[in-house]
Parts: sequence; C-alpha cells; structure tokens
Amino acid sequence: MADMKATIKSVCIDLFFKKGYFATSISDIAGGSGIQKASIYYHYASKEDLLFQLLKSTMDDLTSALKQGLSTAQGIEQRMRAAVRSHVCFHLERQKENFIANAELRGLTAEHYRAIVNKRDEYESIFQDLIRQGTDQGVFADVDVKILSYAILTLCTAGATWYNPNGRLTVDQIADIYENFIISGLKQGRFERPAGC
Amino acid sequence: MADMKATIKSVCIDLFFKKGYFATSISDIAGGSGIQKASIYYHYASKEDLLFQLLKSTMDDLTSALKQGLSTAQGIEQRMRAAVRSHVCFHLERQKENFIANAELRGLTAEHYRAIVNKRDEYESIFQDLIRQGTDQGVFADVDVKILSYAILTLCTAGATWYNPNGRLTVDQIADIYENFIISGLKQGRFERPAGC
DNA sequence: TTTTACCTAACGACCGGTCGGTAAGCTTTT
DNA sequence: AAAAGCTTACCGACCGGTCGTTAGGTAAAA
Repeated sequence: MADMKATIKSVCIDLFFKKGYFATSISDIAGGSGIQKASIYYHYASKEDLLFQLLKSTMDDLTSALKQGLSTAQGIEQRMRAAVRSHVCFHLERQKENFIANAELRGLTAEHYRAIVNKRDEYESIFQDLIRQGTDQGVFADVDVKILSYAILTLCTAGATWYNPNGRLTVDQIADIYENFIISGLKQGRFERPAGC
Repeated sequence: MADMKATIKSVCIDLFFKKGYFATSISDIAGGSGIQKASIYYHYASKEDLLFQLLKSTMDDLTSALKQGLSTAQGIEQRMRAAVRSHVCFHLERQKENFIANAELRGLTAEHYRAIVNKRDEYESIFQDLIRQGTDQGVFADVDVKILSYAILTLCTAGATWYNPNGRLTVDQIADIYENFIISGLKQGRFERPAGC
C-alpha cells in the first residue's frame, strides 16, 4: 500500500463501523494496517485526531455533494428532490463513514465536536431554506420547518444503518422511494379535498 | 433511596445517555448511586447485564405501549395514526432510554444482542402489517413495506435525539406533525372519499 | 444464626501514548 | 563522486493509569 496514512484511515472506517470507536483500540488499527501501533502516531496525533479527520472529511464531502446536486436543479420541488437524492445517495454510497459520523460524535473533544456540529448545522440550514421557500411559494403545506428538516435528514440518514449493498434494491430505487415519500409529506394538505368533498 | 437496584438503573440511564455506555465506568455508576463500585455487583452480574436489563425493559414497555395504543383504534388510517402517536410519545417521554436502546446495542453479548433485535423485529412487524393492510385496502399508495416501515420508525425514533422537554413544542404537538407527515407520505396523493361521495 | 446490603482492598488485563532507536532514501557539502 | 547529514517511516519496549471484576469482611436486619 503506497499511502499508509490513507490505509490507516480506511482501516479505521471499517473498524469504527464494525466495532465502534471506543471498542476499537490503536492496536486493532495498527494490526489492520500491517504496522505497529507506535507507527500510527507518526501519521496521526492521537486516536481522537483519527476520528476527527475522518468525520471532517466526510462532512465536507457531504456538503459539497449537496451543493453540486443543487447546482443544476430548477424550481423548488425539483430542488428539494435533488437535495433528498443527493443526501440519500451519499449516505448509501459512503455508508460506513456516515454511520460513524452519526454514532461517534461523543468521541470528539469539545472543540472538535463543535467544529463538526457547525458543519452539520450549515448542511441542515440548506434544507431548512428549501422547506421555507417551498412553503412561502405555496408548493409545500405550511409545515414546521425545523422538525421537518430533522425528519427529512434523519430519515435518509437512517438508510445508512440498514442498507445492504447486495440487497433487493439499488441506491437509485431507494432514493426514488424516499423522494416520493418526502415530497408527499411536504405537500400534505394540498392533495386532500375539503371535508364534504 | 429505598430500592438501590432501581436507583442504579436510573443512574445508568442518565450516564449512558450523557456519556455513552463505553465511556461510563462502573465507578461512575457507583458514585452516582452513592455506593462503592464493588456493591454494584451485588445487584447486577456485570456491566453488560446492566445494559441488557435496561434495553430489555425498554423494549418490552415499548411494545406493550403500542399494543395498548392500538387496542381501541378502528380502521386502518386511525390504527396507523395511533401506532405513530404511540411510538412518538413513548420515545419522547422516555427519551434517554430510547436513545440508549438505539445507540448502544454494540455493548451487548451476541446472545443478548439477538434477544433485543428479536424484540425490535417483532415490534417492526406490527408496523409492517399495518402498512400492508393499508395498501391492500387501497387507503395507502402502493409503497415498499419494508423501507416505509423503517422510514416511519427511524423518523419517530430520531425525535429522541433532538427532543428538548423544555422546548418550543409539546409531545402532542410533535406527534401531530409526525402523524400528518407520515400519513401523507403513505397516501401519496390519495384521499379519503367518505361514504356518499 | 442466617441473610441482606454494603464495604475495603486488590487483581490482572488492557488502554492510549511515549521513548529511543534504526534502516533506507534523499540532499547537501566536500 | 563520495562522504556527511537530514528526513521519512517504521519498530520494540515500556509507562502510568484505568478498567471490570473478585475476594473477603462487617454490621444490621430478619
């Protein structure tokens, strides 16, 4: 393996995903990387640094994937669909990293925790803006922006916990299902007839 | 405190929620309970036993709350609404336990893990039956039962991660929002035609 | 007198992290 | 071109500390 630093990171993704951050020892990581545990400290300052760099790059990639996905979409419904699709696909395609990012925040120092949560908040606010624009334009029902944004994000994120790459459905099929479910949930009242028909 | 065993359990709920299972030591639990750490072992066989009993009782209570909530509801839409409401309310009212139940499964032995996952599967199957009945009766759109059940459950479960008891909304208000979002997502544009329409 | 509910003290295992060292490769000086 | 020095990437050995757990004892309650 040419780049040991990248190898270690990749081993961490596997181990943190499978056993969890706290249950994974530096020895485990070193063993998986084919080096001694002292050598880990040549590439990374600490175990926490390993986790932080992992989460940081995942969050950065997540946000740039969303911005890319939104860059061509026109109209609020299409933009929301694009956002959901980007979110779902990223989470399924990089399942392990995203699972870690949602499960192991407690392993971070206070400052690093804040840094990651800030990135997450920035990401969330993009979705919240979309919901707000949709309700303002009357495309979506008058929903609670905060709660619905959490709902949309956790919904898609949860896919990373159960998704099986060799399973029944492809990433695109799952994205379709979520897209329709979420758009219907956002429009809600708009489909229903007034009481008394 | 009269019942030390219950006190320990309650301290565990607080600590596991705040710091996580692995980051919480037996000393922490003992300190919080006002006894020495060796005394913990008079009441519980091991740290893992503590976690297992916690998760077991939470899952049992969750399922019986659902069955109770469904016992009076009539008609598939009302039954689904009741199920969602039960799920949301239980998760928000016993926020910490449910958060732990979703985050700390990895702390269990293989057998105990299976036991808890079986309980969860049993719970999930109730929701899956509801969805299936709804689609069969034409009340819900022709949705993917498995994925939609995961979606519904994780959606409501996620509330336990961000819910603030002193926040802007009451449990009932949040349940309303989820209920409408989910029912809309299940119907996907269909609407009820009361008799005579 | 036995049981209950706790205590003090200690155990071995393992943890994250540091130490001094080293072989190989690259760069600079002679 | 050869020697010297520096840098990279790793190693084996070890450290202080914490962990979950156990052994053995004690005082009060039944």
